[in-house]
Amino acid sequence: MSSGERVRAAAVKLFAAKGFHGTGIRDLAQEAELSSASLYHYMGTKEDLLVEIMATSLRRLLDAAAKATAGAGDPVARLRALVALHVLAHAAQPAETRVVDNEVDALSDAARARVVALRDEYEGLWAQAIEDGAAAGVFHTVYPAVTRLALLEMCSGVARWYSPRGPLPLEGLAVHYAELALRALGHPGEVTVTDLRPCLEVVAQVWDVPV
Amino acid sequence: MSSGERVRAAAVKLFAAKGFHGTGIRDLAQEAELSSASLYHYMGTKEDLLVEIMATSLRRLLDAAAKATAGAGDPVARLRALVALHVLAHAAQPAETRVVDNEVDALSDAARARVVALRDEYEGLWAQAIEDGAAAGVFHTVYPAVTRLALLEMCSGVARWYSPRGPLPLEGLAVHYAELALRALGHPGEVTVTDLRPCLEVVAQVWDVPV
DNA sequence: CCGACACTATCGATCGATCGATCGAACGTC
DNA sequence: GACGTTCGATCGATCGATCGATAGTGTCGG
Repeated sequence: MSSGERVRAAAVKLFAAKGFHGTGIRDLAQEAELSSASLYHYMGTKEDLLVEIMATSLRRLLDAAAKATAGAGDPVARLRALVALHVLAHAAQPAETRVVDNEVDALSDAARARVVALRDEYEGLWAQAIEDGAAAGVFHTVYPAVTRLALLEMCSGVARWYSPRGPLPLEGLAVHYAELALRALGHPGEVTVTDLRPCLEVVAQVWDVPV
Repeated sequence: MSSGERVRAAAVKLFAAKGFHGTGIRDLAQEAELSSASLYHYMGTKEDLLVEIMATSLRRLLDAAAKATAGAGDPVARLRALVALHVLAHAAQPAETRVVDNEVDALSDAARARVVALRDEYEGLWAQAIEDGAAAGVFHTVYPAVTRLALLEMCSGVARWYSPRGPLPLEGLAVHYAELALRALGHPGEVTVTDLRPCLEVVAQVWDVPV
């Protein structure tokens, strides 16, 4: 791993564990095995480093979501894929996703606008799937926007508690959350047999992790 | 409002908005309209102030939950009350609940142990209701513990987005979330007519807010 | 093949600013 | 004059960031 990669990895780890403001330049330097001065050969300001982490992470999630739902016209299959992908990403990369989800307030106005725009674009995929499902009569929810936010928070929460050392493997987690989401959306089908393997492959490829 | 109350209110507001580490003693002093020296007549260290906020907030939620579920043997009614109470507390007191939910990492080991113990006691109420419902055959979930965490995260997320200026009033929000939760738990009843008004009253009384 | 120069990577030392916290003094009220 | 409040001044520590210096690495003209 190059020094530049070590700096990024150190930032993801420490920002997730102690927060942006709780992490000092010297903490970063120690974790990356560099002097605090050398850090600045691989980053701009500390905030630039945070923005880079958030933006690339969100961009990656967005691309993965587009890939996982490509060619799926069925809103149910699309939402299942979105839920599975979101949950897998948060369970497999908890540090990175926690930084993205928790440190938005630490950004300056300009940087926050960039990051929020990416997040809104991503949430738009969820909104479209829910809207299409409601129009097709496969979802039944009085407040689709509220339900979308509720489901997103539910899925993001995975990063706060999931441990790969627990009894539930990643695939079981994704299947369970997909079922929770479809139930909450009032989807009548008792068991949906849509294969989530394409989703797992996208995760394995995009995040370079075994699933 | 006394100076002591102003200090606490300032801390809740700023800790929620900028995080514990992102809030300086001088920020606190300015918000509370005191000098930074005077602050220390009403608090111990900055961390003591955070611990006091978290512990009393959790204690209040715990007491309210006990009161709202008192005398309800039916697990469905109990879970509905727990969901409604949790959502209402997070929607009505977003700053305080955000501090409780997001700043646990900022605590020292000893203080964190105290806070986590309170949180575990509270989550135990949820676990018991879900377990009882599963045993009674009114809930159907393969992984009750995972479902419990998913629902808790879903409900806590309300503090991150709900605005009282939106179209959805507090009561509608609580009813909607209760339905989402019961659906996710595989509760067969289409419409549950349990009255949530006792819950609203507990919220109004415990947090001294109109609902 | 060599010396000169450019470029990248790294560091110790240190900058001014801000951090959390404390001091002694002054204030008002009873 | 005792007590509860408040404050300006200031403490040592740490903050994010920069400086000039020092190696190492490659490139190119002769």
